[in-house]
Amino acid sequence: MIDLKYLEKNYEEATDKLIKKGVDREVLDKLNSLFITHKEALKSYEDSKAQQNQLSKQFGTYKKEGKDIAPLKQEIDELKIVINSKQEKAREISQQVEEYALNIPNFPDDSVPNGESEDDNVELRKILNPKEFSFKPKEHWELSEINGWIDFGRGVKLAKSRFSVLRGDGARLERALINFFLDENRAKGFEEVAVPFINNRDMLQGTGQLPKFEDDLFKIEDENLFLIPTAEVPLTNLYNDEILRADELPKLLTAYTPCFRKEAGSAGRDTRGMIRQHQFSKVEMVAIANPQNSEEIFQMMVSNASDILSKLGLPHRVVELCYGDLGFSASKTIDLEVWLPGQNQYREISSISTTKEFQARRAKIRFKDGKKNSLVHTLNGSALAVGRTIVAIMENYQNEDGSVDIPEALKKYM
RNA sequence: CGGGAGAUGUCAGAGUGGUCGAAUGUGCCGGUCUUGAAAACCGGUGAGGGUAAUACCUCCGGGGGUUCGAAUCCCCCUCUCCCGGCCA
Repeated sequence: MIDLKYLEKNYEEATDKLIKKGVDREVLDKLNSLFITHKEALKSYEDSKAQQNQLSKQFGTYKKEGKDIAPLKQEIDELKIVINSKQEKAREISQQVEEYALNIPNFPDDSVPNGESEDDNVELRKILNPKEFSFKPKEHWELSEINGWIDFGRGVKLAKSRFSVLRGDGARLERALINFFLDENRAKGFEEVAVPFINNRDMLQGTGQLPKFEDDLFKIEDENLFLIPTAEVPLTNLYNDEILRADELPKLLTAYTPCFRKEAGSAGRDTRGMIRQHQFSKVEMVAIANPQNSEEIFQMMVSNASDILSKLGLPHRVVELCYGDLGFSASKTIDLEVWLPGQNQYREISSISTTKEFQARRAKIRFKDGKKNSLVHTLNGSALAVGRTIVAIMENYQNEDGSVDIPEALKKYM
């Protein structure tokens, strides 16, 4: 959630940023005026309430002293009518404030480049050169028809479209990658965590998937539970509503989980192959950080993911997202895009974001900052998306006969 | 899923209608003492809002109710523990 006091005090600056991120000015006007109205309504309610508390105390004293309490009671009774209506009004406005506020995206960082879409993202650097093939490289789904690693048809039979089955060396490769990624992350200081793949509504709200993106989530019927769309949710919310000591920061966490996404709105995109599935494996990094050094940690997370790709010998590029392409919770995001020779293009394989205080405010994650309690910064990033890494390995390590070599770094894992 | 008990500050644990945001112990921070440490003693120490700082408001699992007044009484929900059933 954005800081509403900041919005109020720096209204022009704040709205400029959010409008560039696609928020309507009217919505912000409305939110800001609701916020101010709420403060006034609350103050008015609290003043009356203070008066009532005072009179109630008197009531006790009067009774003890045997004085006549009838007039006092009448006074309180009348006051209570006023209080009740004031309270209801304040509560009503407060709910509206919340409703609006929870649907406002994060402020982009000042360093984020301008631009409206994916096309305006800025390439920072390329790492490793794409290999020259002496034949026309195939796409991964063509290769899987030859080597049998991915069974798309039976995935659809078991569940529905956008589900698939890994078999034989394909399944072993997935397992090897998960272990490789977790080991790499652990070597960088991340604690390995195994988490529930189902989280409740409060947690999804804490990281920003709810209330706005409920349509993108698989919900458990008759329960207040959802399949997680990313391990960012359980890992970040591990510290939901907690106050950490400054000396335990940063918390560096990593977990393997399957991720479940409805992919509502992406009909027709990447329908063929394993690029966009309802269920996919991912190893995630999360950092709960002191704002003082969260930028450093952000860069560390980017290099970690990039290093892993390099160790696998996968050519990739580092791209900074522009205003328009930033996700809801992100203040700044860097994507890693891996080269897919079959598709002849770079495709996203990792996305590293800092949300600054945005998630911390929603999830109430604080730390003892000297005398006072301050919000932490939360960061998350994939290291890496497993399904897409399998695709990348298949396409980059393919031979003319459709067989696929295993990268050197993975040999000890399979 | 059935039967019973419970949910209070870091933790443990008092508090059953009024001055209780809450005894006591413990933990933590600071001080005295000490060459240093321990022990002992003294002081401080929950969260959110509000304010220049105070006042002030809210919070004793969550929601609603009774009452002038609720941690305390009533209702609903959630969760935890014990017993039984089912089960990896």
